Amino acid sequence: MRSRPVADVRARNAGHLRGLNLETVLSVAMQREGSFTRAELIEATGLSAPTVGTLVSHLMQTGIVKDLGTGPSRGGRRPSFMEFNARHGYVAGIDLGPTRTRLAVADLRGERLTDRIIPTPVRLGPAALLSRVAGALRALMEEAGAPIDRLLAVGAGAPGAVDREKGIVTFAPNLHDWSHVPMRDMLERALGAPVQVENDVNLAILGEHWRGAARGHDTCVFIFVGTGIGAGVLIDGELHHGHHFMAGEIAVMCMGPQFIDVDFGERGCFETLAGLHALAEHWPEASQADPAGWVPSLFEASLAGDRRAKKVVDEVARLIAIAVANVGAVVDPSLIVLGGALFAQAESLVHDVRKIVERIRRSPMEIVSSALGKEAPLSGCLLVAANDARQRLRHGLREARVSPIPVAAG
Amino acid sequence: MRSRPVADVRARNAGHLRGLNLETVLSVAMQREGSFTRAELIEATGLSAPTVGTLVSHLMQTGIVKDLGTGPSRGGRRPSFMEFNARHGYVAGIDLGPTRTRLAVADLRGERLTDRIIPTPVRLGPAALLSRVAGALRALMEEAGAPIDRLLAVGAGAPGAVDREKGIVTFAPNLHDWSHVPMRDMLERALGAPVQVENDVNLAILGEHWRGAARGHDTCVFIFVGTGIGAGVLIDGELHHGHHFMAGEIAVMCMGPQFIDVDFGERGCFETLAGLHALAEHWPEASQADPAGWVPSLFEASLAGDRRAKKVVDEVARLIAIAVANVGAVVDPSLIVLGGALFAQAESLVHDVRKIVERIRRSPMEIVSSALGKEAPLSGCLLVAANDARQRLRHGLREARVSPIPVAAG
DNA sequence: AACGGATAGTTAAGAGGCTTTATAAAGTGT
DNA sequence: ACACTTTATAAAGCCTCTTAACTATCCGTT
Repeated sequence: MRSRPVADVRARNAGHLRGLNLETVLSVAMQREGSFTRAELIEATGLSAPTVGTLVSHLMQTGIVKDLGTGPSRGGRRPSFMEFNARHGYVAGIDLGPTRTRLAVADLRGERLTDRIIPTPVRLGPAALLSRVAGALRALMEEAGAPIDRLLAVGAGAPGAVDREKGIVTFAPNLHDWSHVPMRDMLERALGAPVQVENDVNLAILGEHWRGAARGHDTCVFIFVGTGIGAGVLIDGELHHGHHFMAGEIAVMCMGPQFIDVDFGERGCFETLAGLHALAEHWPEASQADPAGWVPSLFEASLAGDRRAKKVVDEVARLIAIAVANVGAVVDPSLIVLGGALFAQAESLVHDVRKIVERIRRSPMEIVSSALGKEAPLSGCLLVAANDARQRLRHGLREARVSPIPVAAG
Repeated sequence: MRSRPVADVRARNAGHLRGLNLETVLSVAMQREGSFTRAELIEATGLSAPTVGTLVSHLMQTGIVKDLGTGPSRGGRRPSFMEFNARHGYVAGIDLGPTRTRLAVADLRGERLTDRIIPTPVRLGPAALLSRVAGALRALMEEAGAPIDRLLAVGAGAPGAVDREKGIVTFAPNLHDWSHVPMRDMLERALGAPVQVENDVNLAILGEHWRGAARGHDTCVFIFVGTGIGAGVLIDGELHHGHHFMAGEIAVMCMGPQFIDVDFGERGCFETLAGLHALAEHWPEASQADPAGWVPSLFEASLAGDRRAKKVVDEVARLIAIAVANVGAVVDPSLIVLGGALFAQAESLVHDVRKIVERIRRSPMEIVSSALGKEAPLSGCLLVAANDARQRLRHGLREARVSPIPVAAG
């Protein structure tokens, strides 16, 4: 089900060498925050001065690197500054949620130019829905002054099982009639740009790792608890998908031997025990609709000493703590991030979970609350898109080196 | 705690190019089972005929590739056959067990020349113990006709927590007085060859993946149940260690909310509930010593209808099934291999576990019994050693393109 | 104000490695 | 015998990299 990427990026001859060194220089250029000089590239890449010179002039011809003119001297000849042209192209993120869909447009570094939240057009079928969303994104790009033909990559998230190789949303219980929807192809046709589809919790951990609570934690896990429950697993800085793209499907975790006999699929798994629906059942004041309405009251009642509320809260904290501890035991991350509607509405819960996990096992991993909240998957979308765009740019440089001086078309 | 390997294997100049192409040719040569010709290398590498010619002559000078003379014609000039010289060096495996230690000597392909089982000298301290084991390995190599100065790499396994970066056995509960033992350094001094230390369950899944039940399953998990309980996790063909080298520490998994309050560390975790000690407590006929004595009788009694035995067996099967299902949910492997003393003594158990897992969750992963049994970690040792040796050879070619024949240090 | 020294970048010359083309060796098949 | 195939080596040419020399500025000191 998974093809091994035997992508041999090794150079074989002088031509490949050139392509790789172009990539190397471009990589360094993209990593730099601001402007830089040839001398700095020489230092960073280890290449010789003349080589860097020709590589840079090549990159400037394509427009990926912008000349900024000379700067102030540092004791000798004035350096010629340049910078990575982050506006050489644009990327977009689409976080498709059950009720709201978040859109954003960013430059090649992933810096947002603009974003927007629109109601998910739930009454439409998948094709029409995605077409509508794509239309909204086109409008947003126009407003941001980002020409659509400069859209180089899109990252899209869906709340369900995703086969990211085929770009298909296999199943999304919270989206009406979504089963085997070829989301990537549909969006690519509507937008004319390559799209990567990914599960929303996976995107959340990518987002938190990039710009949120998990910065610097290359092996970490996001555990999402809301109506649904799921986890995103990052290993050595890369998402772990699993053989059937079902890694992190902790909704179906079994929470104890006592749950095996009693009609398991319905009542015994993690999601049916600790998801918002389960809580609502045990808390009469829960109007099924918006958890922001009743979840805080449940936790306040518990803190105030309400027996019934306390029991519900204690039980859910325990269940989550068991999941956290057990995922931690298997994966051994340096950090676990907790997020989702439940944690968003109940600040004390993270603390409770942390305390119980410590009782279960003197655990070396940190446990923190999501820093980006509902924005996390969208950030992940932009990261995925920016990485994809940059990879395509680099790869393009390598391929298009057939003629000695590939002049920028035009 | 983990250094990212930013190993830039990219060529920068012509010299590096040569090194990489040498590696490429050698890689293909090592993968071939038997003999091959220059023409086949041209086909496999994509390099031109003259280049392959010079690379091959270089490899023959070092002795890594052996000339076999010309073969029969296939309609044209007779090809000149050659083969990878698997005896250019040797590797060894050391599986240090609580009572027995397995040793093996193999060629660079990992094919065993000889092996031996010796009693682990448990009365000695770590240093003396390892010295004794190293002595036994030296003797074994001599018998096999493998000169010790040709030992290029060693893979060693220990039953406990291992910091493989530092080569230290952090803690091994089943080895007397083993805590923070610098096993790698000790063995390297005693053997004069580079040693890789790894946890034994991790080695087991490597072994099963290489030559056992997990062949072809690049993402899979070994779950070991004996006196201790542990798991080895393979992701995309590579071991997953976790941030603190504690991935797969499923001994401490919490098996249900009811176990949190009752003195957890002692009685509520997976190992204390389902390890052999736990079983022995519930089965009076268990003489604490050898599980081969009483475990089969327990399972026979259960099958025969003994209520008490059945209850014990059912409970342990359930607990293991929960662990299997939950590890499966987090990692999403294509296969889970079950092994260890418990499964070795009770063939029906794998079947029982499989049935319960299917009841918990219609799971897409296979569940099978270990094919290599107690030999699995030793196979893993040889794989680790062979890979290390081959990598060193390739790397050596790249670096030491100065002296033609790099003789192993004496 | 002039000069030495430092920094940044370019041009020129040289070396290494790969590829294409040509050549040689050794068969097979008609 | 002759044409053609397969395999391997030799010669010539091309590309890219590097070192060395050179240009372009600027700073600080005398």
